[in-house]
Amino acid sequence: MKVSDIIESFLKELLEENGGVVEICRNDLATQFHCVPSQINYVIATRFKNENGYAVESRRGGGGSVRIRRVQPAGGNIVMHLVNHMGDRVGYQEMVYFLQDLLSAGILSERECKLLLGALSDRALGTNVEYRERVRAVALKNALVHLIS
Amino acid sequence: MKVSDIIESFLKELLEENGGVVEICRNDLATQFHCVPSQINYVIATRFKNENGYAVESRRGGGGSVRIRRVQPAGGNIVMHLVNHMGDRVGYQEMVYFLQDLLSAGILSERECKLLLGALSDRALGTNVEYRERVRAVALKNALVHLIS
DNA sequence: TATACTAAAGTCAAAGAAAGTCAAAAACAA
DNA sequence: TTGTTTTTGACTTTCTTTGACTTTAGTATA
Repeated sequence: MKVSDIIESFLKELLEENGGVVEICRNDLATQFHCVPSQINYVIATRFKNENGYAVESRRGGGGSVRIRRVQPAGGNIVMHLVNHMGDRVGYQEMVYFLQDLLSAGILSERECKLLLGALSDRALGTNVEYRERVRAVALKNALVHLIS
Repeated sequence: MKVSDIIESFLKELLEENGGVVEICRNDLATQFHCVPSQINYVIATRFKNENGYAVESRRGGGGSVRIRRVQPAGGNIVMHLVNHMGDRVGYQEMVYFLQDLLSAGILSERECKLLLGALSDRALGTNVEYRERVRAVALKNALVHLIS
């Protein structure tokens, strides 16, 4: 069994035990599994994606850490379905439709939709269309998974 | 937890208890938290900025002190004050402090903060620092303005 | 009064402590 | 062989801690 797999199942067990949240120190974990720190990033990048229902946050600098959250079963289904069908580029109109769906499903409030519409508008994300739509896709997924995690 | 975070929450608790004003002796506070006096300046500089809704005054010399006030912006519009004073580049941590303050001012809900934190995290906005911080600034302003209009 | 002394607070840059990035090398699978 | 996944490590970025030096204000003294 590969080290990455071992780290993955270790983290998932921890998540299980801790009700879906776990906070780690990247360097300590690397030491524990006799690997380089960046392997932890690899594991997170490949096994704890938004699409799989995980939200990851981190802080650098002294006392920094990485936190992984798993989506809550409640409300998770509809959102995860959307997240998984979103594709990796999302235009503004497409986002509007997604948010309307979430609004009418009672998952987002009107204010919450407004916030996202403002934050991820064309104007906010810059003039490069490709970049903009890719960022919008990643940002939207991340926002939604964060919400239900 | 970092010393800076501890000092931050200590001060914010004091502010809460004292109706929005607190006066401290920098050196005493440093002694109390076993740190160097200039760390107090660091905490104030990073967490009690004017944009965040705080005013800081101080007196040097014998009997000197530092006073921190939670300040109600002219016109009472905290959101517009923030929008107008936010720089055109915003780092992730800076955003965290903004959102914390909007949360405790009752302007944003916890869910709304989570959405924005997810949408505008480093992970979501890509690896180009300049792009990321500019987008974050515009997006935040946009989101907040959308909210109140 | 002018001058020195003392007791604050302020500034700034270096050192330290994390996490992140990226691409090459190695291992593995088809 | 050829393409994909994993492992590694050099380098970068972010945030915090520390300390030497500066500035300011009050107090005591010549």
